[in-house]
This record gives sequence, C-alpha cells and structure tokens, in this order.
Amino acid sequence: MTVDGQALLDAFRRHLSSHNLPVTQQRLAVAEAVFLSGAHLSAEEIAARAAARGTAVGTATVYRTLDLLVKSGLAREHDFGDGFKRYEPGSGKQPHEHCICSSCGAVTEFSNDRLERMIALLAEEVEFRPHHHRLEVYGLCRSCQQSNPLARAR
Amino acid sequence: MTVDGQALLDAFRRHLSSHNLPVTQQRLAVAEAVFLSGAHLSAEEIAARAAARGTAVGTATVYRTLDLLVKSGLAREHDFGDGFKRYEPGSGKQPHEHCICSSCGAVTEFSNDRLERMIALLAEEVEFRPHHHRLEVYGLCRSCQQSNPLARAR
DNA sequence: ATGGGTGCAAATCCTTTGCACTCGG
DNA sequence: CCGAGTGCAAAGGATTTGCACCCAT
Repeated sequence: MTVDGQALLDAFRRHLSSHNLPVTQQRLAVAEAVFLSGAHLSAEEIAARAAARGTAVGTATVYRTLDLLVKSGLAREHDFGDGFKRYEPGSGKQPHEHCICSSCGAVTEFSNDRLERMIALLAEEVEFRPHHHRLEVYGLCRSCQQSNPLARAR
Repeated sequence: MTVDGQALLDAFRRHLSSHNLPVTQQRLAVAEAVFLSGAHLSAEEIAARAAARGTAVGTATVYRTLDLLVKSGLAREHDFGDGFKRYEPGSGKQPHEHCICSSCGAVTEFSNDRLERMIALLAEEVEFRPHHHRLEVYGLCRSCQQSNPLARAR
C-alpha cells in the first residue's frame, strides 16, 4: 500500500476510535480498497477489491462504510452520470476537477486556484453563497484522441 | 405561454415533422410543460403539469419524449444529485452554469465567457480534448442566506 | 456482556422495456 | 390503412432498510 494510502487508513482508524465506533475488518477492507486505488471506483468495484484481498464484505456494509468515509472527509463521492456513484481517496489532496473520457471512461484530473476563485466569485455575483462545487469536463482523453484521431467527443 | 416557449414548441413541431415523427398530443403536452417553466423540473413534475393542463401522459411516454427533446437540442438534462434528472428548456440560451441551494433547492444561473474559456484551456493543458462540461455550485441562495443568516451552506 | 456492526433479502426509487392497442399522416 | 406511438405493468439497476445474529471493546 502506498504511503498515502497507509496514512489515510491510519486516519480512518483514528476517526473510528475517536468516535467510539468499532474498527471492524470490513470497514478496514472497504477503506483499504478505496485508498489503494487512485482511481474512481464504484461501490461494486470496491466490494470486489475488498473480496479479492481476502475480506468479503456485504453490499449494505460497503455502502454504510463508504458513507462513513465520505462523512469523515477521507473519501470523496462523485457522480459522473453513469447511473452510479464513484469514490476516490479524499483528504490531503487539494480540490480538483475531473475530465471524463466519453469514449473509454478514463478520468484525468486537474486543479487551478484561479479557476476556483473565479467560480466562487461568479456565484457571489448572482448573490449566491458558494460552499462547494463540482465541475466535470467531458471529451476525449489523450489516448482516445490518438486511437481515434477523427473522432468527435460525445 | 411565453414567446420563447411558443418558439420552442414550434421548433419541436418542425423537428418532429422533418424527421417524419408523428406530432402527438402527448409529445406536445410534455414539451409544453418543459418549455412553459423556466424551472428545472423532474420527469414526475413534468407529467403532473401536462396532466394539470388537460393531457395525462403515461410515465414511459414522458421519458421517451424527454429523450427526444434532449436529443433534438430543445431541452437540457441535468442531474443535481437528488437521485433523479431534471429538465429545462434548452436551445437559444447560451451555455450557463447552475447554483443549487443546499437548503431549499432553488436554482440560480449564471454564465461567463472567460470561465468557459478557462475551463476548456485547463482541460487542454492535461491533454484532454474537451467537448462539454457541467459545473454546479452548491451553497445558499439569496433568500436562504437571509432567513438563516448564520447558517453554513451544506 | 452488550451495543453497534454485519449480512441477507426484501424494499425503494427512478427509469426502461415488452407488448397489445390506438392514432396520426 | 399501418407503422410508429402510447399506456400499463413488469423489469432493471443502484442504493437503502429491517432484522436476527455476531464481534469489537
């Protein structure tokens, strides 16, 4: 497991302890599956990875644990419009945006302070008090541009 | 019906005719419900409004017609994370972004060319070929800020 | 020991689909 | 007339929930 992953897992243990919540095998297995992968996994994929690493976890528990992770700030939840949610390790990373490839589904990330500030400012201009936002760019990732030079992004 | 709404409805009639698709009561009723409201309605609300105006439309037909509207570019589909899709009249308006009130659900819109350009540029910087994007800002709308001066947006 | 956690299956919610019937062109 | 459109109800897929049993603390 990566250093980052390990750090997040420890943070999760601490979060559980400090909230008097039992540290169970299942919770750790789900958290590990999320933290291990830099990817944006579905609940189903997370369950599969936990099982592959030796701890089968019931669907309900997967969802309940993902909730815990999101609420504790250790994971982030996304909806890229596939009809299901995706999760990525959360804390420590600066806020960032996602580019989703319409052809292969790959996710590329970027972040930019000026963009964040501009978004907040524009919201305030219409008398809205911004708290957070989500920005998703759809198009073609690098490799899909190459394999389909003429393809138009959907 | 507003001038805009009427224009869109005519455009829809033309779209149907030119594609050799029957212009049915149901299709017009659904389209009218979407075009009449500047709001961002759910499929259920759209069905209710069509029924209220005298033409009850089956759920399946509502969805099928909304698909038609979206594909023809006359309506836009949104997912604000409520677990269902929302629809708004589409064509004619410039691309715009949405601020969704975490307290009351109200939607405020804004648009800004520089923002659009910056988003495209930032995506290109990570070698992504952008096609379209969606940006949603969550926070408190004007009236919820006033009624809850101390509230923190969720 | 003991209260919360867990798994299973049933339940929900939105949306889609199969099919016999109806209607617009 | 006739093929596409419609409504109903059943199917689907992701997520949630009820409940008896199990395990961290």
